[in-house]
Amino acid sequence: MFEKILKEKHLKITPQRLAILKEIQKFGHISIDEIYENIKESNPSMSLATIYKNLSSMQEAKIVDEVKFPNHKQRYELTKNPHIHLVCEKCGKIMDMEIDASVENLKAMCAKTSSYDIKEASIAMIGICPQCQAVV
Amino acid sequence: MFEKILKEKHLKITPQRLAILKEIQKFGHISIDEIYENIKESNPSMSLATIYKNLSSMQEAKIVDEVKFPNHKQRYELTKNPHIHLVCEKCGKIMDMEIDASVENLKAMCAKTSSYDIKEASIAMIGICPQCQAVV
DNA sequence: CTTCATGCAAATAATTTGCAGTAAG
DNA sequence: CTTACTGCAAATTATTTGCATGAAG
Repeated sequence: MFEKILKEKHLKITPQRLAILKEIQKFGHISIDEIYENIKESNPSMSLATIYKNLSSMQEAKIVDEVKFPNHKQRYELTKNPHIHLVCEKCGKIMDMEIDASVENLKAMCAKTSSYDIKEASIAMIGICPQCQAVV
Repeated sequence: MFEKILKEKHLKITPQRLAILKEIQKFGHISIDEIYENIKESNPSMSLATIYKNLSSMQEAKIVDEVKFPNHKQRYELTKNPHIHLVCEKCGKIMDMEIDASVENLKAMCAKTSSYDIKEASIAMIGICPQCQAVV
């Protein structure tokens, strides 16, 4: 329920925000221009500036997150529990994968070796998805 | 020896390329405008367009790599063996850390669970470096 | 010599800002 | 009512391109 989330963060509930969040949810990982193009159909007056402003305020409020890694354009996703991104080099698809103990081990190992106080891990695995492997 | 690397990749050895590579090496992880600003001092005629063009050709040739993760602007580094980035949220410093078996385990686990054919892992640990922890 | 790289200016794309009008609480 | 949000246009910043000249192999 996006209304509830926005209210908790003291952001006003506007049709624009709801539309943006719905779009992000629908695609999982989506770029700014995809949001814009998709929303324009149902909501032709929606302005790009509004999308930019809302993405930054909602990012600040930890409702949405940036997704970026080498060689890919920036996308957005709804904030969720920490997870790994699986990225297909062929079709560009991005999947989420739940984190298990091996990530905690890795964080602990890094913290120990480096003396960094590690808050979070940003992990992407880049490869070929099962569907694209099938296509020869 | 950057000359050797460029030659291997059939890229001409120019003072501009050498300057860019030297700058990246010096800083480890550096943004485009930092490269530009730093080089301008010794080489005032160096143009931004040249930096852009060279970064893409050298990225294509796998001499340099993009470094990006959430909430940080894009940087470049020299291509090296796979490694983890340790990022300090306070001072912005980025350190490299060698990869050990736990990363291989993680990759194997992800591959198995997802059926992706995983080629590489992009991993960043975000936290506070020892120096910034010391500052209260 | 031949090919590729440079630097400049112009073109394009991406993001941010200011502000008047409007909608949400 | 008050505050925050929207949409527009303009401003700023980032990136790309075309082309004439110059340097590298």
